[in-house]
Amino acid sequence: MRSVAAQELIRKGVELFSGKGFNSVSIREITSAAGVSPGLLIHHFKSKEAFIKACIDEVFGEVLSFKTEPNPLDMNTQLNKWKSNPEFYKTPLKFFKAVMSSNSEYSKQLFELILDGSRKVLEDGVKNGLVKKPSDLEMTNLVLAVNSLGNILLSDYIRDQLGGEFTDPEYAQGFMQANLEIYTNGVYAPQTTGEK
Amino acid sequence: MRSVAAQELIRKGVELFSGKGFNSVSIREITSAAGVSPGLLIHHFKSKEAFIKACIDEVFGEVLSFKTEPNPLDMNTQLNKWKSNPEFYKTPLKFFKAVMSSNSEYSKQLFELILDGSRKVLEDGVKNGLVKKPSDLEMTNLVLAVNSLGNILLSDYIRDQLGGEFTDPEYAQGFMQANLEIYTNGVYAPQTTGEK
DNA sequence: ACAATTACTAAACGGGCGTTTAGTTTATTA
DNA sequence: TAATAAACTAAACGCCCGTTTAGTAATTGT
Repeated sequence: MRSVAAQELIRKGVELFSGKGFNSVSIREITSAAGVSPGLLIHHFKSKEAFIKACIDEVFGEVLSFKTEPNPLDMNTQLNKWKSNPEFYKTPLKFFKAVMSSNSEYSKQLFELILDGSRKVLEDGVKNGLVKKPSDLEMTNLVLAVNSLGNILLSDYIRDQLGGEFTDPEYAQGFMQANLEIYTNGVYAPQTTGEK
Repeated sequence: MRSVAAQELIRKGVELFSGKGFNSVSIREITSAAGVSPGLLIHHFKSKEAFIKACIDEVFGEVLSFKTEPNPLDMNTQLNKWKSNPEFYKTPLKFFKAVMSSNSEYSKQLFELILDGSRKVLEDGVKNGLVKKPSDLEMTNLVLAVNSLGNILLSDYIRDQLGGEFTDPEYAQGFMQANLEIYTNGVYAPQTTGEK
């Protein structure tokens, strides 16, 4: 059973890590935000690294939906979810970004999880006839997963371009639309000439 | 005119920054790799931050081609370039990643540059008839640029999946092919039903 | 050639870091 | 309620960081 202070530490840790990444947030920063001493964090979690792991466990236990979230084929579903509760996705999304940028063992596991979730959606899509059967499903899955993860990792740049958070449907709609258009029609015009 | 030692410092700096990012490489690490004292780096470049800027200037002066490089529509051109000299692109590509992950003023400028380059290619493509006219060119450009940048930022994960560097055509071919297929045909099957 | 500038080093400074230690307060349990 | 354990703090430790200082070697200009 985790003490109240320990829970608060994790809460603050996730919040601060989400903003600046793991390396740029010190133990002292977290503990003073939580109103406790640095030693207490070590007392509860042994080390900073173990504390980070505890934060990751906490978040990905809470929002398990993340495993399928970033799939581009889910974009409309995603949009509706954001519409219903845009606040909810902000911090986890940034925390996710922090994890994927950290090059830890966790980020690799997380990437595998995303590939699995993405693959499932893709396979279902093919069965349902909503998705064209790709000539190489695994590679196509990889490309799609990487593309949608890219959206998250580059969300700061996207926000600058859109003029507002891309988790906010008001600003994201055009972006989503363009994405959908590409995934529906492609970008290359039908070839009238051969390879050369 | 830059001294030999100063040039070597930049060379080593770019190399080390490319591997671990700006924050994780210390001045002492760079100077001892170059066989000089820490003070010398400060003497030549005033501060670490200014040194980082000098490294960025150096790289993006050298490989100016980067401005258009990451566009997905250029993938075949890219593939051919890598074929002819795969080594050349490895360090700059990783350095580029380091810059884009650094959230500095430079990374924003760089993103704008990429958007500009990407837009040009896209517009030319539309004129040439190689690319479908998108309903919102600016948004489509943003999506395409983000997708291809995602490939770079996530290159470590992609490499794990491919079993080898994705700058190496032997391993990258399947990935490129899947990308091409998506951009040519889309992933969604032609709709036989309406919106609902 | 000699003066002035530049290249460079060794050592130390101050500060922040993660962590340890030693001790105190608070809660649990028997 | 006394004994034991858990929660918690204040202070300090050792380390690495970017940077400064003070001085020496090498280069340049006249």
